Amino acid sequence: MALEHAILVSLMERPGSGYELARRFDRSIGRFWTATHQQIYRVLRRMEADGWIAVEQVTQDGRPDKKVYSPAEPGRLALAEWLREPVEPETVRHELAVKIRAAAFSDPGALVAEVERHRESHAALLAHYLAGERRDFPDPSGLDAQEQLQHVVLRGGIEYERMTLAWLDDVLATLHRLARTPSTPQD
Amino acid sequence: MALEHAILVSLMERPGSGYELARRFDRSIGRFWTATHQQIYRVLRRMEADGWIAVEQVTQDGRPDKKVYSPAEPGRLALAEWLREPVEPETVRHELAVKIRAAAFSDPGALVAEVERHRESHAALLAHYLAGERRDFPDPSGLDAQEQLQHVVLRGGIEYERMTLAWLDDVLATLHRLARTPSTPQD
DNA sequence: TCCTGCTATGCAACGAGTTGCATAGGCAAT
DNA sequence: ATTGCCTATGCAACTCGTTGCATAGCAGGA
Repeated sequence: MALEHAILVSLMERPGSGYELARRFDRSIGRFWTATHQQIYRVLRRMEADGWIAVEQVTQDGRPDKKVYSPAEPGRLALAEWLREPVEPETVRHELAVKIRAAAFSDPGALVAEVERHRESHAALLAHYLAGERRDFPDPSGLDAQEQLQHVVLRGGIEYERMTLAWLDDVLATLHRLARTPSTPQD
Repeated sequence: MALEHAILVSLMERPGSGYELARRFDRSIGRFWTATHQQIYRVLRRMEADGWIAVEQVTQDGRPDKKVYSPAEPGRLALAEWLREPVEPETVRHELAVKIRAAAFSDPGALVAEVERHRESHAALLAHYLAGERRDFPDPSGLDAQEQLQHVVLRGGIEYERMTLAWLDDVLATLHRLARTPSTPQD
């Protein structure tokens, strides 16, 4: 399990409340680690009970009070220790790939619209990443360690989206080819 | 949930037992949809209860008997219906990316060995994919619909591994750069 | 001979993750 | 005035997924 660690990293980058963490997980971090607010609140309570993080009740006016969490020493140690452990194998769940293989037993043309929708959202995400890169890393020299590491993760996201776009074009070409020559209609 | 559907696709491509499915999920299908034998057995029982698949008890000698499952008509219908539904957003869990950002708060050099290990396993997987492509799709013309779709999914895997390898090299270069100039030691 | 490993299926318990709902004040628009 | 959205936290119930263990016959090697 590594949701604890993902939360810790986020809190190391900047302390925040459960609600704020949930929004971060919807945005930047959520691109490579998803979590709902329910999970986050539950794990925060456990982490606090374990002494990994410290809470500060912050009263606000005009909006509900919040609990701002920040990493405590045991949490930093746990993070450093986790870093030294081997990365667990990724559990991949690529639904679109399953559907593409499934299309062989149905109408391949029925997938075209879905793949195009997918393509658009990946194109939008790529544009979002590139805008973020221009905004946050305009000058790649003169970055500190934290920024350089954030940048290399962002570059991974960018390359992933580029590769995915090219592949989705390949998928669309294949589907169109099959739609033109419906060689083996279903029994 | 789509494990049912992933299993259905696999059974459409070829009927098989729970054990055989588990091995397929460890190999080809498991590259984009993981599942343990426990999950598979449980889901198979549910699918049979729902009438999606049919069972045939096969007695063997020299080895335990097995139950061979094959798709039934309601299963085919469910698959066709599922194909028409929009793909759910992927839940990404990219532990290595979290660790790379975490390295900012510890020793970036400690990650080098881990990233190299990762790199090797991706290189091995790429080689495996390429060998599979040469073996199964030596002549890309003259493939039927099912083979063309399997091929385009395989090409996706190949491109993913190539992109990942290039990115991991980028990560390694970044880590080495940081190790040479440990600019901001931790407070 | 014993130990390991493969085929084949399954139970039980646990932990992770999702979904629906509840509360509650403030703000903006209709 | 009411409706709906945002901030902020949380409970309860459920499903999904993992881990450890059990059974049981056969094959192969130390």
